[in-house]
Amino acid sequence: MNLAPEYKARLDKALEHSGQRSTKQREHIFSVLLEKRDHPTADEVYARAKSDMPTISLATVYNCLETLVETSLIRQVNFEREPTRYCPNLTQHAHFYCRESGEIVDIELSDEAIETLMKALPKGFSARHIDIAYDGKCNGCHD
Amino acid sequence: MNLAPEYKARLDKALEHSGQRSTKQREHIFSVLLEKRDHPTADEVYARAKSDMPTISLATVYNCLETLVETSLIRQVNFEREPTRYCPNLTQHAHFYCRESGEIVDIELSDEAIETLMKALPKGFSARHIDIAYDGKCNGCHD
DNA sequence: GCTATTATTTAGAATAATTCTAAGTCTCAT
DNA sequence: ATGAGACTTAGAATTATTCTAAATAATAGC
Repeated sequence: MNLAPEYKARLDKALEHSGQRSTKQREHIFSVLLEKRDHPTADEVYARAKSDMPTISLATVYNCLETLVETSLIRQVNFEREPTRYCPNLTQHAHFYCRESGEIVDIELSDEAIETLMKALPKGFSARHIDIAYDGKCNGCHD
Repeated sequence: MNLAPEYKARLDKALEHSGQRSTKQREHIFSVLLEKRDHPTADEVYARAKSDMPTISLATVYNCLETLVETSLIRQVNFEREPTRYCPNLTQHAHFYCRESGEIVDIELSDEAIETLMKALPKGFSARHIDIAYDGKCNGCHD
């Protein structure tokens, strides 16, 4: 429930930079995401947030998550039509979805890998972002 | 509206292989996707399908699309939380979403690019599929 | 520190894509 | 032809998310 000072500072700075206020709720949602980095859905974040802040509403969870995404403090992760998940890892990475355990694992990507993908683009195309989602079996789920 | 014989044969074979029947509706939905390869949503497929087959229902469009996906005759394409789109291009490719024009363009990927991504996986992970979505500006949308 | 202004939170209603249900229709093997 | 199972259909149901309007909280200026 406690947001480490470095993260609190990062949050405040990012919010101020975009002309938004730092609130108890935003702080708490950010801390929930940092505490257990397992790519929870909004509902899961809501459940976790409520244990320390029982009066928080689901709409607020959605609002806070949206604000955090807009200010680039967290990322959204989508798999097919499943509920959106949230991720505080801001490094260049892809996501691996294990069909067996349902776990989502961050896969760090080298600059070289991104380079290769950028080079695949036809002339005149410029990409702001590449979303990469693997699916298969993770190390814990093999025979 | 007419399904070229080679595609008709491919459809029939794939359906038979999975113990399903070849129907007018499935054939028609497949032909709609092949005719204009612009990654339509289910609603758009429905609108197009109705002009030649006015009695087809939206539920059937969803059912047929699902069947075609299951039998690997088409692919689903998802961007964030937007409606699912459908794509009859079965080659190894990624999708580029232009924020400006809203267009979705297929990006062919070399074996090398896929290789590089596969090598990024930690030991013990095996991927069945990699979904790659770029977003940015396409060639027609640059200054 | 107070107060006004503006942003944020809240509960519940609304939305939209998709799935489900149950009845009717078609297909195909016998 | 007939019956069993597969498919289609319309409309209801579901579900993640967004919207709405009122209540509350944060900040700037005094």
